[in-house]
Amino acid sequence: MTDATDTEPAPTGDRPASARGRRTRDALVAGARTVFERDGYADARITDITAEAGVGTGSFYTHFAGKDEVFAAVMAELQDEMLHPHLGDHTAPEGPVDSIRRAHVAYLSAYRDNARFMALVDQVAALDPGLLAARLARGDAFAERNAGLIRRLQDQGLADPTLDPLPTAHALNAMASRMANLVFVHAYPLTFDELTDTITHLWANALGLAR
Amino acid sequence: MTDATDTEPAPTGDRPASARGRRTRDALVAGARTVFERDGYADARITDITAEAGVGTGSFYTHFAGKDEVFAAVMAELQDEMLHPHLGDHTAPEGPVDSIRRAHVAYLSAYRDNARFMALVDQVAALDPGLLAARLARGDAFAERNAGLIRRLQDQGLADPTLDPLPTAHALNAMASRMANLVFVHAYPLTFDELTDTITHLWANALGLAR
Amino acid sequence: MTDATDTEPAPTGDRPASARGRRTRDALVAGARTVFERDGYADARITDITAEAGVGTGSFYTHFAGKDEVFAAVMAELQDEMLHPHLGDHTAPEGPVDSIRRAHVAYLSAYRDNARFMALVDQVAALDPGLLAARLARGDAFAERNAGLIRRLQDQGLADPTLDPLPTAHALNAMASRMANLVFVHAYPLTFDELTDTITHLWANALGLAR
Amino acid sequence: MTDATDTEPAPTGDRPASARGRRTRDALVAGARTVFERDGYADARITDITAEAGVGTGSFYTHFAGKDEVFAAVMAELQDEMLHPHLGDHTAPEGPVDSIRRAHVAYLSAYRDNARFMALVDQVAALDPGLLAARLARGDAFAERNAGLIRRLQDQGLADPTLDPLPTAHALNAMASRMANLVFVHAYPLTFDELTDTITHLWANALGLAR
DNA sequence: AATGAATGAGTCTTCATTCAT
DNA sequence: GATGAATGAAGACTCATTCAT
Repeated sequence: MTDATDTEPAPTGDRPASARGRRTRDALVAGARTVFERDGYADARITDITAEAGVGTGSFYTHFAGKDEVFAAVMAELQDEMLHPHLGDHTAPEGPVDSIRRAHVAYLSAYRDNARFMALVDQVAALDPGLLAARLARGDAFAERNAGLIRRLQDQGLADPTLDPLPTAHALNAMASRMANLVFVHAYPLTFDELTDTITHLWANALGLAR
Repeated sequence: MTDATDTEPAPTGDRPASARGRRTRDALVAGARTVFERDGYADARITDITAEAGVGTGSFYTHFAGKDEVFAAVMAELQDEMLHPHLGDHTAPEGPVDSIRRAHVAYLSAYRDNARFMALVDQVAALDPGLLAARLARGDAFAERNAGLIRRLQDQGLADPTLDPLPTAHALNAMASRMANLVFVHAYPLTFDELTDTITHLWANALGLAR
Repeated sequence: MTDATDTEPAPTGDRPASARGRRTRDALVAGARTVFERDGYADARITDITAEAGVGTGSFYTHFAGKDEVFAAVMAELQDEMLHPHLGDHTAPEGPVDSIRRAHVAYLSAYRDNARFMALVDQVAALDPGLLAARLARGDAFAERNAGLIRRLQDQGLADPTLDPLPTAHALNAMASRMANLVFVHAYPLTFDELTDTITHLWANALGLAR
Repeated sequence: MTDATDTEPAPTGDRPASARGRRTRDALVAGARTVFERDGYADARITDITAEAGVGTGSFYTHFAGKDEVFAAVMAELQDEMLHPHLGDHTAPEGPVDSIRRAHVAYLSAYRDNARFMALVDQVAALDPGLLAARLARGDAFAERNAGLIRRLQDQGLADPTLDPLPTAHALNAMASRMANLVFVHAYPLTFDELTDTITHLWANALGLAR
C-alpha cells in the first residue's frame, strides 16, 4: 500500500486526538455536507467547503486527502440513520406484513430526511471505486439480512417457497430504494403513506404473504 | 433580433447536410461512446473523443455544443434497442406471465448488450438537469404503458385490484432496471435466465397473477 | 516507461511541425533562458516564462511537460557553442601548447558569453537526475577526447608517460571549467588573458610538456 | 529602536543555554543532515526535518529562522573535518611532494566520508547568496594558504617561478575538489589511491616540482 | 521551551473553447 | 467543414510559518 519513501502523515478518517482538531474536522464534515447538497459532488470546490466550515483552505488537507475522503466521512455520519429495512424481529406479536411495513417506515423516513444526500451517494458511488465497493457491500449485507427473513417465512409456510431468497431480497430492496429516490429526490407525487403502502403491498404480494 | 455579425451556425443534434459532415459526426458519436465507456462521463475529455474519432479538436464544436450534447447523441443512438418492457399486446394468445417474461427478456438483453453505457446514463442523469428530465419522462412513459396493462389485467379480474396501477408500474420497473444494473454492471452472480425468472416471478406475484 | 492507459500526446523536445508551433516554442525557450538567468532555476515560475515569451500560460504545456524540459531545451540550444576544449588537431603546424591554448580560448570565450546560464547548468544538474546523467556523459566524452590527445603526446615522447590519460583529462578539464566558473560567474579578478595563460600553463606543466 | 512589543527572541546559530534546548537543537541538526542527504536541499521540508528529529514542528523555529540556517548549522558541524588541503608545514623533514600527498589524503578522506553532504554544499551555495559568500571566502582562504607554500617553493628554486601563486592555487584546488566530487559523489571508477596519486602527480607536475 | 493544528499565499496544471489557416 | 495550436480561467494542493495551549 505504502512504500518506504512514503513519509506522509497520511490523513485518515480517524477522529483527531486533540479537541481542536476534532472541532475543525467536524466543521469540515458539516460544511462539506452543506456544499455537496447544494452544488453536487462534481461542482463542490474544496474552498467552498472550507469557507462554509469557516476554516482555512489548508486545514482541509490536515484532515482529508481529497474530496472523496470528506464525502466518505459525510456518508459515515449518516450510516446509522441510513439502515435499509432489516425487518426487525419476525417473532414479534405483529404479523409479517406489519414487520415489513414498520421496517420500511423507518427506512423511508431516514431516506426522506436525507434525500438530497442520498441522491448524491448513488451518484458518487458510480464515480469512485472505493465508495462503490462500500455501497455494494452494504447492499449485500442488507439483502442477506432480508433473505434470512424470507427463508424463515418460507419455512413457516407463509411465503412462496419457490423464490430464491437472496436474489429476491436484492430485487425487493432495489424496488424500495429506487422508489424512495423517485419520490423524495425527484418529487414524484406520492405521499409518504401512499409510498409506504405501495411498497409494503408489493413486498407482501411478491413474497406471496397475502391471503 | 439577428444582425449582420451574427454568423453562429448554432450546432444542433441534426444530421449535417453534407456527406463529409455526416461522416465526421458519426465518427464523433462512435468515439464518444468508446471514451465514455472507458473513462466515464466526468473523466472523458473532448480531446480524447476527437482523438478516438480521428478528427481534429475543433471539429467537435462544429457538431456539438459540449459534452452533454454528444452524450445525448450517443443515448439517442441506443434509444430503440433500449425500450423498457412495455409488455406487448395483452390480447396475444400467450398468458399474461408469458407477456411479462417476453418483455423482460427483450429489455434485459438490450441492457446486457449495452451495460457499460446504461450505467453511465444513470450516472449522468444525476449530473445533467436536461438529461435527468429526459430520463424521468422516459420512465414516466414506460410506467404509463405498463400501468395500462395492469389496469386491463385488473379489469379482467386477473390482477390484484387493490394495487394503484401507476405507482405499481414505477416500482416494478425500478426493480427490473436496478437488478439489471446489479447483474450486468456490477457482476452480481446471476445467470441471464435466473435474472429473468426472478424478475418475472416477482412481477407475477406482486400483481397477484399467480395461481 | 508508458502503459496502455497513457493516451497523452506527451510533449517532447521535438520541434513542432507547424510554423506557428515552432514560433511559439522558440519564444518559450528564449523566454525561459531570460527568466532562468534572471531568477535562477528554483525561483523561475512557469507564468514568468510564458509572460516573457508573450504567450498564454497553457501554451507552455503544449510544448513542455515541465520546467525541467524547457531547461533541457535551453541547454540543447547552447550545446554547440559549449564544447569543452577538445584540443583540435594535434598534427597542426602549431606546437602542443599552442593547441591547448587555442582550445581553451574557444572554450573560455563560450563560457564567458553564457556565464550566467553555465552556472545554472551546474546547479540544476545536481537537482535533476536526467540532466545530471546528460552532463556526466558530456564530461566523459570531453575527457575521452582529451585523453586521446594526451596518449598521442605520450607516444611522441612529449608528455609525461607515467600519467594515466583518462583521469588526467578529467582532472584538467575540471580545473578549467571551475576556473571559468570562478572568474566569469563569481567575478574572481583575473582578465581573460590571465585566465587563459594560467590554465594553459598549468595544463602544459601538468602534462610535462614544458622544457 | 526597540519597543515593548518587540519580544522576538531572534533565533541565532548559538547553542541554547538550557540542556533541553541544546538537546532539541542537536536533534534538529542531526535530522536535517539526514533529510538533506536523502532528499536534497530543495526537496527537504521543514516538517520532514522535525519528524526525523522527533520534535514538534514549531520547535524548529525556536532554533532556526529557516532552512538556510539549519543547513549552515550542519555545515558548521563538518567544518573541522572539511579543511581543504593546506599542505601542512613545508619545513617538515618530508619533501614537498610528500606534503602535497599528505594534505590531499586528509582532504579526500574527509570528502569521501561526507560525500553526500559535500555535494549538497556545492549545490546550495549556488542558491543561497549567504552560503555562496561563505564558500567563496573559504575557497579564498585555502587558496591564500596554498599560494604561500607555492611562493616559498618558488623562493627555494623548487617550483616553476613563472607561475602566479594565487591563481595557481585556486586552479589546483578546484581540480582536487571537482575530482573528489566526481569520484565520491558520482562514482567515477577510481580507487582512493588512484585518485590521490593522480591529483598529487598533477599538482607536482603543474608546480614543476618533478625531477 | 515544546507542540502541532491552522493558515493562506503561491504555483502548477488541466482542459473546454476559440479561431486563424 | 476541418484542423490543432493557443488561450486563460479555474482549482487543487503544498508547505513555510504562526500561535494558542
